[in-house]
This record gives sequence, structure tokens and C-alpha cells, in this order.
Amino acid sequence: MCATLKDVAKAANVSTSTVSRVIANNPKISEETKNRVTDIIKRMNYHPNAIARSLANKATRILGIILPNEADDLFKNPFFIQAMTGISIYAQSRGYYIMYAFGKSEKEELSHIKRYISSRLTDGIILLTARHSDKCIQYLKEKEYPFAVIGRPEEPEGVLWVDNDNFQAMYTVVNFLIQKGHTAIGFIGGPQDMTMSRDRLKGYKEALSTNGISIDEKLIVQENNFTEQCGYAAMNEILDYKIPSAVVAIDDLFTFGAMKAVKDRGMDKIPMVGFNNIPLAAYQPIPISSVDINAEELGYNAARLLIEKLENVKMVTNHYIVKTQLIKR
Amino acid sequence: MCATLKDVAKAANVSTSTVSRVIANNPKISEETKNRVTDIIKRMNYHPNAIARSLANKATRILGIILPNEADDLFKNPFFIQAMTGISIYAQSRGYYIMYAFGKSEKEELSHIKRYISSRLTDGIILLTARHSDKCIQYLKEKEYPFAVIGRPEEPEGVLWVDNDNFQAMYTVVNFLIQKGHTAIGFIGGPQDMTMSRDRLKGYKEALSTNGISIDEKLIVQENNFTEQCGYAAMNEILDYKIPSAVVAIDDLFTFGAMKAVKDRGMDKIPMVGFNNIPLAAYQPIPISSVDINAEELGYNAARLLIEKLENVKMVTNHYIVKTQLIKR
DNA sequence: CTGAAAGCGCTTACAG
DNA sequence: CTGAAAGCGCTTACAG
Repeated sequence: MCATLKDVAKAANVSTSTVSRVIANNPKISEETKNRVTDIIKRMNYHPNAIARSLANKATRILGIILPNEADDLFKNPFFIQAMTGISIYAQSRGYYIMYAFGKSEKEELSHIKRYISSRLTDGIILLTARHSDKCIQYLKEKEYPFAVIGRPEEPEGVLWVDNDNFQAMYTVVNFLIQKGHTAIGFIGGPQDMTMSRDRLKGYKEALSTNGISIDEKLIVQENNFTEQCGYAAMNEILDYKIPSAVVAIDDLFTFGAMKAVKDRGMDKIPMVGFNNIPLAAYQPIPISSVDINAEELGYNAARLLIEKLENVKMVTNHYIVKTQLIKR
Repeated sequence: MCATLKDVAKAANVSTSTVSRVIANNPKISEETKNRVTDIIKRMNYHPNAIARSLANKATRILGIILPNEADDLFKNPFFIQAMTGISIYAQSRGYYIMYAFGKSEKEELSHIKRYISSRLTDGIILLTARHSDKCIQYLKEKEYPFAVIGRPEEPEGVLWVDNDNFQAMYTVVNFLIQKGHTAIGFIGGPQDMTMSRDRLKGYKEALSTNGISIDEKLIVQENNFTEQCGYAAMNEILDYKIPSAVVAIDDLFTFGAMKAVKDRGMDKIPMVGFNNIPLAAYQPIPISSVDINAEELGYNAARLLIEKLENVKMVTNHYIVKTQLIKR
């Protein structure tokens, strides 16, 4: 029912090769035929069949993105949808399509990756998280399949990645608190299998050390899930030990829970700084400061690096660092 | 580099037709050859090329979903990602892939739809919202392209849709508040071009009428964006008029803002009920009750209806109503 | 039960 | 500058 190349060729009285070249903007075509064919394409409302094109080109212009779905962080943290927006904006500007798949576990993510690769539907894959000894990254590297990661991989050689400078971001936050006179600063961290978690912890420790403050391991609590519940529990653990003058957390959801723990004990409010700048941070009992990681930009640049690789743009570096901003409230 | 049908056929000493039939589980193939070919497929780690298959089948098993991106509701309301999860779960169970595109406006959404259709990449489209005189729905209907909508369309004949019973859901909430003795109930509504907004308003009015309470139009405020700011403004408007004993809002973000407006005036807390059961509703200064719309189930069933249509499953109805639950806090 | 052949709708090296 | 032809990797009606 739809017009095909053949239909256009017939109508224009040329061969399909010529029409194909007109569409591809091949310079060898004379102005005259180009114009004539272009007109007919318009008039017939012809649009190339992307599938046929993909088969001939052995490239689909489809990118696959893998969404981790552990816990329901996915639903609470706008990071994912923001990153997806950024990916989509760049991809679209370059004429690429995006496919997504949720994985409830690393294993499931891996099986999606295998499906994408073996079906040959995608040209490249974007991972939205980097884990400790990440099976997905290992697999993609091994297969030499084009991919990019949001988050710094453990072994970054030869892999495209974008990330914030998590060490620096946390260092800055803690340093800022120290300048304001805080010395007993609680830390609520995340799973140690994420490089992000570990880098932020390092930043925390380094800021303390640099300022001559000894590290009190009992002020440091690590949780495995990015939930308010975990933040609540972590804060209680800290409070059972001593009352910190400030708290930093690697996720706003932790600070929300921590805030509640403080409130439930009927204590005075404790200043807190989180990460991700979740919109509702501003609407907490007392507004919570937060580090904005610019998730959209992370996504945008992940797509950019991957597409540049696919199109053989010569690259200077294999990674890109996105700035963070401390939003003080 | 990858094995093709031909390679397998050669290795198995059969024709490509036979291999193809084995993969399609065609019953005419003898057990013996089937087993032999299956073994070789395994051994060679052969996976069919989805693109070639799509071209031959004139079907891609790809669904396109269109995400509205007006305001940044998208980032705050887990609805979208939850719906995407539901869509993905069903789609995957049936061997379908999902593509997404963000539209910053109805116009942009429409252009994505056109792109999906004209490229013939997708087999069907899922819309995540239904508007007043919705251009996207009109276009898809006109083109007779397979699609499903989350949200009841204005003219539902012949279109597949899933939704909550928004009228009933709001009716129940308001009725519940009336039973508890409230009579002056503020209402914060949304854009009137969304059927969801209008249905919920109707439910509110009907519940009052049924209980013999006259409708006070000054207690009703409609906002155009689903943001805390709008909720804040709406609540102030209501408060300038009179102090309601309770407030219902068609989105939790409104209640968050409304809560703040009340607090900023140094007033006593007012019980509020929102919609969407945004995770953080439980973490507000006082926990906010909310109607859970089961977004994941909405997505799941939208995908189900669409795929059933694509596969010619005989359908009883062209829509599906997903239950809501009032989460009392 | 199996195979040869045509076809899905493009692209492109080759020839002219 | 343009066309005929082969090819991308599948499916399937037709014949046997």
C-alpha cells in the first residue's frame, strides 16, 4: 500500500538506483534529475522503508538502552527518565532510534543485551549503570560490541563512558560543610559494588583528611538499596552512636528517610546534603541541599560518544565528565 | 561474521527453507531433521537476523511508545516509568521490542508518530496520554494504524484504551471524606483538555451532589501544569476565599505544594488526598493519602490490547479498566 | 516431508 | 551521470 522505491522510479522514469542515490544525496546525480525525483518523492509522499534499508546497510540506527530495575529506585529517582531524555535528544538529532529494556537483575540485563546483539536489531548499547566487576560490561567488551556506559567502569580502557566526578563532587560538599564549622559529619553510602558509591565515599574521606579531621568509621553507614527506608535505618544507626552536626548522603532518598528518623526521635533538625536533586528535596520539612548530577547531560553525552564511535568520528578521549552543582537550600 | 540461515543449511545438508521451517516450528518437518537441525543451530550459536525476518514478514515486532514531555511532570511523577515497565513486561513476554520517543509538544509527538509509521519500523504505537481533541489519536485513527492509548479517548469507538475509572475513583475519595464529616472540600484540578482531569472533577461534583452538599465553585481551582508550584498557588487561591476542612487534588504534586501553602501561612494542617501515590507522599510533613492508579498495570494492559490486536486475537472489548486503590495515611 | 525460486525494499560495485 | 544486477538474510507459495 505504501509507495516503494520502485514506484517512485517508475513514476520518474529512472532506475531504482537513481532514486536511491537521490535520497542518499549522492553528488554524482545531475541537478535536473535530482530535482525531478525529489518532487516526485514529495508528491507520492514516499518514505524509505527503514527495515529494508537496515538490511542492505547492515546497520539499523537503533540504539538499545538497558535500565537496571533493582529495588524501585527506578520509580523514585528521576535519574533514569532524565538520562533517557538526554539520550533521546541526541540520538534523534542524529537520526537514531531508541529501544529500551528493563532488567530486574544483572543476569536479566545480560540476557537483554544478548537478545539485542544476536537479533542484530541494535547498532550499539547504552548501559545506565556501572557495577563492580560488571558482567554486562565484560560481555560487551568481549564481544567487541559498540557500547557506552553512564558511570565509570572499573576497567575503563577501551570503553566509552560518561560520568560525574563523583569523588570531586562529594569532596566539595564535605569541604563546604567543614568550612561552615561541621566536624562530625555522618555519611550514608550505597552498595559497594557501584563505582559511584565508592568514589563518593572516597571523596568524603579525603575531604576530612585534608582538613585534618580524623575519620570516624561509626559515622559511616552503607546501605544496599536506594530507599527512604534504608536512609531511615542508616540514620538511626548513626544516631545510636552519636548526634552528627551534619549528614551527607549519596542519594536524596537517603536524606528523606534520615530526616524522618531525626524527626521521629523528636530531635532538632540536622542539616543534610543529598545527591540527585530530586524535585521534592525542596519540599521536605526543611529543604534539603542536593548535588545535581545533570542526568540529562549524562545521557546526552553517552549517546554522543556511542554514535560518534558508530560513525567513525575520530575521538580524542573515551570518556566525558559532566559537571555537578551543589544546590544549596 | 555471524552465522546465517545459509550456513546452518549447509552444515545440516538441507535447504534454507527447511531450516527456516524448523525455526518456525512448522509441523510438516520430520522429527529427525528437526532434531538434527536444532542441534546444529545450537552448536553454531545461530540466531535469526530480526531485520531480515522483519522484511520478509512485513512485521517488526517493535512497538513505539510516545512520551509526553510537557512541563517536567515526567521527572516527578513515576507514572511514566511505571507505565513503561508494564508495557515492557508484557511486550517482552510476547517477544516484542519497545522503542520510545519524547515529544515536547503535541506537535512533536505527532511528528514522532509519523516517523514511526512512515519508516515502517513499528507494528503499533502506544500513547501515554489522551487529550481533548487529541491530534495524535485523530491521526492514528485516520491512518488506521494499530495503536492503544493509556487514558480514555474522547471518541473511544474503534480505539483500544486502558484507564482507571477516574470518575469513580474521585467519587470514592470525596465520598469517604464526606463520611468523615467534611463538607467544605477544596478541589485542585488539572488542565481541562485531559479527559482524566474532567472525569475526576465530575466525580468530585457528583459525590457532593449525591450527599446533598452544594457545589461551591470557589473551592475549585484548575491548574495547567502538574507541579508543586501550581498546587501552592491553587491552595493559596482557595485559602484566600475560605479554609476548607479537607482538600482533594488530582495529582500528588498538587498536594505537596498545597501542604506547603498551608504551612507557610502558619495554619493548622489540612487533610489532603492526592492521586498517583507518589512514593514520597508518605514522607510529607504529614503523610498524604493518595489514590494509587496502578500505572504499571495500565501499561501492561495497553501493551496487551495492542498486541492482541496485532495478532488477531478476537477481542471482547476495546478497552480495559484498571482498579485504583485509596491509600489512607 | 523437502527444495528451488521468487520476493520483501533497499544499496552499491561495476559497467557504460 | 545512469542503469542492470547482485546482494543483504530471511519466508513461503508452489511443485514434487
